Amino acid sequence: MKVTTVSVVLSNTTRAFDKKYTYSVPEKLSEQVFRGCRVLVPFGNGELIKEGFVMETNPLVFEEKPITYKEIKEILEPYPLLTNDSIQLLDWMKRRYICTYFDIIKCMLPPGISVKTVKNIRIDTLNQKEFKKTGLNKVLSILTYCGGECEYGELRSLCNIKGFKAAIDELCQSGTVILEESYEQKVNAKTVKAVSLARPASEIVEELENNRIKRIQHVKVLEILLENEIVSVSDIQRFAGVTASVLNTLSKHGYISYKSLEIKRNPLKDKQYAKTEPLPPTEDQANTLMFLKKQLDSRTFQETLLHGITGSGKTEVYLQLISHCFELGKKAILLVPEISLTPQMVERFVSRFGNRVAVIHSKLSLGERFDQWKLIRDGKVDVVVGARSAVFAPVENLGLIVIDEEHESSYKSESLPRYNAKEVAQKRCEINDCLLVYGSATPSIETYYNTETGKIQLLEMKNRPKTAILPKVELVDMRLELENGNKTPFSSRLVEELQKNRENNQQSILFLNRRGFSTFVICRDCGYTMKCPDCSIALTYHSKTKRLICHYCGFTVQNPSTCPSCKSENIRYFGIGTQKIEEEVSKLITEASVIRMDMDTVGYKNAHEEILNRFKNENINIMVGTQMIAKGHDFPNVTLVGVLAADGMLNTGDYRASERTFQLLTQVSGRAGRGDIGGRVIIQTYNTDEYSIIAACNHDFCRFYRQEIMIRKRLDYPPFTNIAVITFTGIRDRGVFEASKSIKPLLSKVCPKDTLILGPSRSPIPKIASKYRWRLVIKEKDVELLIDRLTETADKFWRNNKDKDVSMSIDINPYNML
DNA sequence: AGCACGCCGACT
DNA sequence: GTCGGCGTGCTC
Repeated sequence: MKVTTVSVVLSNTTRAFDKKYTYSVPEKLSEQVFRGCRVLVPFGNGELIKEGFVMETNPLVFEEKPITYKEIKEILEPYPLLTNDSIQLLDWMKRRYICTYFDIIKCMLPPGISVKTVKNIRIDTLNQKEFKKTGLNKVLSILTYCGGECEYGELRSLCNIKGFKAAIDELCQSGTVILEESYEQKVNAKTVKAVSLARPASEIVEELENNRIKRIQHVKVLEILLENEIVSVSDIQRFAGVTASVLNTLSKHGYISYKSLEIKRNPLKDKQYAKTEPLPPTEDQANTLMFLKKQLDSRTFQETLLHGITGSGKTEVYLQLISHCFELGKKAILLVPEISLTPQMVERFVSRFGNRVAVIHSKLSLGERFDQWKLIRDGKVDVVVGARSAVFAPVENLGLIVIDEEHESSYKSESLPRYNAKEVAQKRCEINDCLLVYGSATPSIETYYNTETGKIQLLEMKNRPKTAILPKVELVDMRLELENGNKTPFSSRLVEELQKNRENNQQSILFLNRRGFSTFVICRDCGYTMKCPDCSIALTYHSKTKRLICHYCGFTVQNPSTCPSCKSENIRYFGIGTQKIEEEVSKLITEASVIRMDMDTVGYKNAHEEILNRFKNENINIMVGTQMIAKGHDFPNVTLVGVLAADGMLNTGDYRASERTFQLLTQVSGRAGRGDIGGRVIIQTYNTDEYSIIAACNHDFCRFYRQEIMIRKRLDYPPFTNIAVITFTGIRDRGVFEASKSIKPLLSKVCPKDTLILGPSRSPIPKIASKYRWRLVIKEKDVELLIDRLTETADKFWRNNKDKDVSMSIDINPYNML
């Protein structure tokens, strides 16, 4: 017997039934079905209609004994949504990130296109019969009561009878009722939900003027709508900094109404950028380019790290390399951290490549995202620029992926699927025989280590253009300041320089790392910080329980009243906020204008840009901020950068703490003296011996790397091992704990003896959104083994877990241990 | 997950 | 006898 079959994976599955299912293709559809097509298929006993994706097509299958498969119902698009290499990535990713096929497919498709299937049962009035069975009559009478038509599941619960399906089948057979199936797509990509004023503008103005509108969110929304007739819901949320519920309230009170808005097709179309030509490369750039072009020409899978100091012109190298890629008839993807997707950056690409570039970023509306996706899918663009998820761009004929600022943590997804875009890019390049280029001024330890093992090629760009000189860095010992009676967070040197800058009308940046929820404990006399005896990691002070806790193994002690090292009573819980700094500094430096940028002041998305622009354009004297000021952005008039507590980050309880400190200090320092005037950097610390701080002062990456890699080796941390975190969450603390405890023996049983399994312990943040969190931390050298054992254990847990309240997630090599 | 089936106790 | 609770197992 001759049948055309396809294997299909389904949407919205759990891991328990996330498999490839075989379906047969009806004759009339056999010409239209391709790998990657989205289809509708019947599934399960209830013949539920589900969305699925074709993984393979087997044009002709001869079966001795014909197995009858169910048939595909419909093919949703005339073209495959998934590309060939996406499909190849799927199997690898499902295994590596222990998730379902659909978790990954969701990343590969534009949002809002999934279909909802509806099954309706309708009485056929022309075909009424009498039935003996009470069940059938009950169904019919209830259906009549419902007006002759009802949704399948709803009718089942209304009837509440045994053998409901059999009854419906029989009624269908006899022609008394008709079963209808319909499918609807949530978003029509061309329109978007929008709001406009529901009352005359004059009335609104009057209400505003008479202070009748009491909430600032409402005022903001109405003011925007007074100036713009109709605004999309996502835009108004962004600009007014409000949530959807504020809009609902306003709509309920009759101020605004919902409409649907036709979206414009190309977000870049309105802007005209002058086309730029490639800049003549410097000698460094030319050498680098020559090497990279040769690699590209070979059309084989290769990885190269471009280690170029800040200002060495990496972006120009990318641009010209991508041009070369076009010449070979291939396409390219450039990944950047979300935060660097600034208008300036986008402009640079658009002005060089015109409409050959597609840009994907978080500010695009649903419709715009769909359009960008479709342009790429249709092969209308040759290069895609975007953040993490752009690694899945449906580019065919790929020749090159560039990952800029490869050390950035934003390449690791912290939500399901917990993928690392660097690993995915690697796999994708391997599949397509592509070149993969990592770029950074401060490479991650793992990547640099791989250049030593020979897995990754190393290219260095050591020279800055003549105009830019490295800033002078000065280290200030805050312990000495304290000895001299200075208890403020500002050293006398810093105050001096701030004052000088104020007088010369030059700008300064103060950087403070106030991370997270807790502070660490430090002895003000000897600089000793409390460490975990098992993990060599700083203990973190938790104010609620007044205890010190290790974020790795859960080790905990009461916080000491004297320093365990020098017995001094002068121990402090370190941690001071940016807000406090802002206040103090405006008192300290008379007549200085101060602006603050941190999580609290960038409430809505554009505020980020706005604060930076204000700082630049209004020539505000001092900007105080957290890490978000460290990234990108040139401020030509900034000549002084002050780092208030360089060791603040060292004590977050993460093995990457030193690495992060080095990267951050290097980046922050880079903010000083980007213009023609030389810059100064003042780094304050309680810990003047810390190698990461010293190396950052000397702009010496290699020295930092040498020391860090030694420590990683000695303490057995990545890249010498792999760390997995299994997190359990749920409303009931006890149940969550029990679940986490129950999995440990399961895991120990299948893991080799030397696999380290720590915990269960409370997560460093023990409760998020009223859900308790417990976790296990696992260290194992062999990743493949680790993946297999974790998968085995996790699937066992997911299959057998009775407590519906508890859920479990796994992250292998997470970026953030918190 | 969603659904149906199957096996038991308690009700007109 | 049968209605309805929940435990079990399957989904191409």
